[in-house]
Amino acid sequence: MSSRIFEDELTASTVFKDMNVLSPHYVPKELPYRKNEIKQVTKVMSSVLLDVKPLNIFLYGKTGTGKTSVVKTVLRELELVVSDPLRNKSGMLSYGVYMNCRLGYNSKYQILLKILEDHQLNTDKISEKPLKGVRNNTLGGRSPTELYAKLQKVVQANALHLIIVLDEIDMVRDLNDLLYTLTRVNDQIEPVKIGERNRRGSVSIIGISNKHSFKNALDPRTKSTLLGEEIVFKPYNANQLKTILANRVREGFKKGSISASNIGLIAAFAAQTNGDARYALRLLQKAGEIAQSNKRKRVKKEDVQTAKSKIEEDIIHELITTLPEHQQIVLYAISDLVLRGGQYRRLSDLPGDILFSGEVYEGYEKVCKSLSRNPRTMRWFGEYLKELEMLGLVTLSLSGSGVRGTTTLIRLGASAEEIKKMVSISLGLLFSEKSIK
DNA sequence: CCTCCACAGGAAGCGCAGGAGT
DNA sequence: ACTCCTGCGCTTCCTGTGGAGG
Repeated sequence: MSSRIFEDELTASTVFKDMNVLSPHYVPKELPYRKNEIKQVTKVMSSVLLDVKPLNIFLYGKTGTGKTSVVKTVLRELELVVSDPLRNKSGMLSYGVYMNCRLGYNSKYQILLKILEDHQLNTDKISEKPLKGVRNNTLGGRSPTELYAKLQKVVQANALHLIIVLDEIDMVRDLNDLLYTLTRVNDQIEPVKIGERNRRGSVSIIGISNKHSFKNALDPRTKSTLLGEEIVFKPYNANQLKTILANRVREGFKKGSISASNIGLIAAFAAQTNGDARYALRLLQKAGEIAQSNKRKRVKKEDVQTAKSKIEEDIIHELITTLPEHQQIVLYAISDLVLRGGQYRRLSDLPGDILFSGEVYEGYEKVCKSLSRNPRTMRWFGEYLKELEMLGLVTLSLSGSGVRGTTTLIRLGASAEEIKKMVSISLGLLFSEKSIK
């Protein structure tokens, strides 16, 4: 092997120009079809320039509808304005901290720490000096009360307008506590004299969630102190997705490597799955990769189709391997029973792939036994089934007439062979087929 | 019609782990 | 380092539901 493997790799790209553009974290300069949302957020945030605390904002919408990108765009713009002495004549100071609560920032403590640490790294963009009260000592091993006091001090001493973006806010465990704490900072901040004027800092929250229901979990006391703007993001339709994709193709693909009709096909596929732009981009990238691995310069229609099934497989695979063990066992039992057509079919006119919860539970118990695990009770088994349904791995329906009592009928959401194979690998099944009777 | 069956699913409680307060 | 607190995963117990079968 020569030492040119890296060079070879770089020149090997037949379709891509810039892969970064296709990453889900990339925020393009222009966000098509989100002008209104950007405007709404900007309007609220602009009060920073008048030295007034912005209202809290909550953004809802399914995944891949542009919530995070909109917030990042506005914050980026705000930062530009604030750091430019010509546009920010009175020298207001604001700073946005972004964090995704699912990635480790899921408790009050972690979030406070992140806010302060983020700050420590940053300096006052106007005077190029560190912010007051930041660099006194390190933050490790502090109690939450200390962190809180420090946060309050930093915000107050610099008359700072702090904007905290909590993405996937529903993942925070002690959310009530956190929100209460953060909003309370505002009541305790005293004005400070900067220049010839009295100024007062503030803390605002931008919450992002894909569950509209998460608000119900808040206790009414925090809810009332929180009230602010609420913006709902609608899914993109196929046409809008097409434009979004076309923009990315222009930046990320080599010229002429994918046709408009294939972009349209990807958009149509993505529109079927909730209008998720992230999914659309993933499809686009995968289709490009397939074309590239076949050493072709153009993406073909079949590439898009194989990309789609590959991604669906990937999604199911990831879903299954991250499932708790007992849910995997339940899935195994279901797929196994489907393949052998049920244990004791009590109804002849039902399709063979429909199972009763009773027989599945028995199958589940057997698999547990052969894996030497303690089976969960039936009560909990029912909850497992519901979770599997949420993930789209099974579909459930209640039995109607023809069946004794009220039972759940279970059907697999994908091919039984495939699911059984994936679960077996994931569980590391060592027992032989015969050992389960 | 009554009873039994085959479950669903609510309520309460239990043990554990990890985080917070001291 | 220590206890206390809280959330979570789970079990136990129980009531409800609606067709099957005598």
